[in-house]
Amino acid sequence: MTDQEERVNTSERILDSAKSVFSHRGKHGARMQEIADLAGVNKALLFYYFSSKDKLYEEVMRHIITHIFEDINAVVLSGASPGTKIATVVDTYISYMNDNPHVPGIISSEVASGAETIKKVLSDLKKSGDLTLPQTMINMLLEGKKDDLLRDIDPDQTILSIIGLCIIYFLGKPLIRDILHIREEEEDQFLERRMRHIIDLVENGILKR
Amino acid sequence: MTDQEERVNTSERILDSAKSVFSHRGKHGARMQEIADLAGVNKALLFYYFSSKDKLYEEVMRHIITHIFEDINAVVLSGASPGTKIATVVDTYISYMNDNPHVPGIISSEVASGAETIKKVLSDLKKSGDLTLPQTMINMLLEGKKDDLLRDIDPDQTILSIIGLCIIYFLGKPLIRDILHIREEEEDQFLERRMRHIIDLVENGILKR
DNA sequence: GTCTATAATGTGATAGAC
DNA sequence: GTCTATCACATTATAGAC
Repeated sequence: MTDQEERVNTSERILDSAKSVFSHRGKHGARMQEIADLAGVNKALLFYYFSSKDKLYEEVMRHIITHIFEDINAVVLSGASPGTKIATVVDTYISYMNDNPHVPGIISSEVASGAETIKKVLSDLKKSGDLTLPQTMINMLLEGKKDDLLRDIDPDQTILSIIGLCIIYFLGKPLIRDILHIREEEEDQFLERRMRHIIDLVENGILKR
Repeated sequence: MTDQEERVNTSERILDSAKSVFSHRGKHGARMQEIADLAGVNKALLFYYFSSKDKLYEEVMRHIITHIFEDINAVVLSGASPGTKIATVVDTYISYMNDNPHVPGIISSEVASGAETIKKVLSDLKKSGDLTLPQTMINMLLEGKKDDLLRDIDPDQTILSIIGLCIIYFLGKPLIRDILHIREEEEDQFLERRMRHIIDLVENGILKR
């Protein structure tokens, strides 16, 4: 109870638990009781800190998006070449998803049901002035084209493709494991192959040779 | 009430409505009342025909999967060349999703939450002997490699890539429209561009030149 | 800040008339 | 087969003690 190392911020423990539960059960399937249990606190505390289930969900979303944007933007705004940047974006994106296994699920179930919360979060971020990831990525790709390093492809399509190629593995993970008979211990190896394949595909399809 | 053209099979009307509601709200967010309203029938009838919400959901899943498998398998098992087949698979897949806008949502929210129902449906299909889409696709790609028409790429990766490249548009539709400012009337045009981009990417990254 | 107890509501499911 | 009425329960949310 008094041990600061264990106790940390109660609201943060709740937030972490919420990420996990929302991702496994979806927004509607998630139960406040389960989140409370996982955080080791009383259910009433969730309402004390976050007012409502909707607000808690929104806060979880805000955390996730802000974090991803920061990670990817650091790469996009670096001084590397377009080819290197693209490969590093793929690597960063996949590593992030792998380290935060709850993220793909929560994002996709959110997006599948209209993405209203994400839209709200994005609009809030825009108002606050930071972090316009889509635009920085588009700019990067446009510059690469101008410098004749990339094939003449619509940046929008390239971004969509990179996200699609990366996210499908995490999205489909349970099914993929089932269908392709991937064992627990082979998973890292499969992911490594997936990453190389994506980079290869992008280099053959997007970059000039 | 007696008009056969309007009335059709009640259970089918329920199933159609269920597809739509499950896709918009997810399995847990969906309400039996909303499904009944959309189908224009009394809520109790859903239980009369389908016993429970879980069973109804499973039946919806079974319909969707069987349908997709049939469509894609027809292409894969045709006599065309691997290159043509791949392009046609992309075309078929995208057209199907476009004609059945509820499908991407329901599939992805299902998969995001563990895909248990899909696994069950697949296992049932397997038992009944038909339709093993993943295997027929893998076979097609292995043959293409043997005949030296495709680059030396793991078929599993190719399949994942095709699905990822196609599904990301539908999955992210609400967000994409928002971020890229695509108007209602420009949507078909954007989808057309998306399809050409995917086929181009696949031809440059998978086929031998 | 954290807890117990309980209110308020929504929702899956069933019984039974027609 | 289809409807009305209702049960039984789960769940979000709040009141109030400590």
